[in-house]
Amino acid sequence: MTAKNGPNDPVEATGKKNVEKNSRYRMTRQREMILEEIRNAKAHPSADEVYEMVRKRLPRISLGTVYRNLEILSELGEIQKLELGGDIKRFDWNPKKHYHIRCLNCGRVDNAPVAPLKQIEDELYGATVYTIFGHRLVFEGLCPRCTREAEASGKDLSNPQ
Amino acid sequence: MTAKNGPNDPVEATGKKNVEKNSRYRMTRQREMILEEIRNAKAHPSADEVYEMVRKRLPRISLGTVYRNLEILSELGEIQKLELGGDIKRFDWNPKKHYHIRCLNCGRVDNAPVAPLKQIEDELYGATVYTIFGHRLVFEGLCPRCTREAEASGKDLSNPQ
DNA sequence: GTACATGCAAAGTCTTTGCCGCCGG
DNA sequence: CCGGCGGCAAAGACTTTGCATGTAC
Repeated sequence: MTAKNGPNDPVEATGKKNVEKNSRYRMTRQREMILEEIRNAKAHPSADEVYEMVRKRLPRISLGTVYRNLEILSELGEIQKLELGGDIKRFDWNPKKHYHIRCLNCGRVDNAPVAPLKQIEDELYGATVYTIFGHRLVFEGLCPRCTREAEASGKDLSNPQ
Repeated sequence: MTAKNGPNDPVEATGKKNVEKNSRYRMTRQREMILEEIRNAKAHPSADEVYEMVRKRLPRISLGTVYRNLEILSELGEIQKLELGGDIKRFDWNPKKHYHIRCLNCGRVDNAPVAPLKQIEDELYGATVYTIFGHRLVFEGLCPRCTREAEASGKDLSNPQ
């Protein structure tokens, strides 16, 4: 067992629709449905949630196909793969960089309406030996539902320090 | 399969050594060695890396014990559990909040010498339905070693968009 | 002495992959 | 036509857990 962490997929965000036109990829029914369902989703679904959504329209689709297509669609820049901590990856119909907020209790993810930190990476110039590509800002807290539950149960899930 | 994301452990950073004194936990030899190895580590080791380090001194320790103790030690506020994306958790001898930088190629993690964003969470007041506990800022790039390799191989791992 | 802890192995969760027949362009 | 695709199931990577025994206090 060695530390393993494949590179995140460098995403080429062309902004164009139908990137597939210029690629070696085909637009299959499965791929199309997956993309459609993600774009219709209000939330940031996990692979399994996408699977469940698409399954209602294509009952015979397999989870493997969903994973493969989510990977491909994020390579194509049609969607964005999110690795925000927690155990699962989530997917965002919006391939543009933006910040997120994650519920520490249920894992729900929403967008964080915070302006991009444009200068923040400058602070690292000369202060790090890394080549910087970007940054990710994730807020952590409780979603409204879990906030209500926490209040009801009297449990304190707050995070001192 | 349901979206599952246990809460991050609210870390009580007392700064005191020997928090164990006041807790129900015992200081076993395994626990002690694990803590010691993490504190001596220059990097931010994964559970498996901690296992390998400790194994040199306690050859019969099991990986399960390492996982259990890393969990407990971070509950105690002696160390910090990091979930920075990628597939694995890493551990930081420093339980205080600070920012990190992660190599997209090999998964290595180092501290990011960037001043804490004190006001950033204020931007979310009234703009989100979440109860905010904190935030995490992770820079992404290539560590020096992987930078060198990328340059040597001519591969472009940069991240457009 | 009594909980809590360990070692070991099995199980769990999420994700990836090999194989082979199928189908989009 | 043919090379990418999908379905299926098995394998993989990382982490957690059940159980019987051991040990810190």
